[in-house]
Amino acid sequence: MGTESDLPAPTEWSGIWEVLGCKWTFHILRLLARGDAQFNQIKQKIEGLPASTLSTRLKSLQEETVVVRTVDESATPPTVSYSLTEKGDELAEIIMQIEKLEQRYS
Amino acid sequence: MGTESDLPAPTEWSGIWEVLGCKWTFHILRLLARGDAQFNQIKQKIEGLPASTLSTRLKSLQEETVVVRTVDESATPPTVSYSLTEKGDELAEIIMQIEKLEQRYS
DNA sequence: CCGTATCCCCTAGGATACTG
DNA sequence: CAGTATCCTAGGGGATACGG
Repeated sequence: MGTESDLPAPTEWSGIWEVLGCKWTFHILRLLARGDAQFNQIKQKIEGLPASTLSTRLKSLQEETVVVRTVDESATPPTVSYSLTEKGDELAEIIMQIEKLEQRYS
Repeated sequence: MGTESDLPAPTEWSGIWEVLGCKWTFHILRLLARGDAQFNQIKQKIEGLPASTLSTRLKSLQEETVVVRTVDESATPPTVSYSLTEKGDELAEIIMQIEKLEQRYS
């Protein structure tokens, strides 16, 4: 059928998917999509999410440039907050589509 | 900010995400999006994918009504093939958006 | 308050072998 | 061809404790 050979290099099990597949990522992204938040804010709002997991997840998301960590030095004490990048915003919107898809078919 | 309380019931770590997060799911969906395929077709086209994994993955995808298994009895011998449902089609398209997103930002 | 280090367990999934 | 059964191990992630 001619379409056989051009399966375009499967993007591997690429970075973003690796994180997306992890537990809690989805929830974290949903939360951040509603505005920036601090570490413990996130932790408290997502029941069952251990700090250690949040920590590693946030790190992965930063590596994928989906999330940025911002320190506000002007505050006393300085505050740390996390928010979505532009890429992260777009990703969150796509993810919401999947959620809606599920609802539509349930 | 008033938006705090209405985080709409996180959809749990819901079914479709559980499968999407699994290794190989993404590749399988991509492949099926190009038309239906038989078990060994899929297996052969996706390098490294073990039959056992494909088996379980296909089962999960059917449970999520993303994939249908069809037996063509009229053929000799009867052939089995897998294809995307309508829901599966839509899902595949959403997934492609993520792929494009990555490419755009890489 | 904002995290990281550590330990330990459990399961996803790879290899292999086998059946209808 | 179309799968399933079994076994094994690597690592994800939960609990807990600790550091800046």
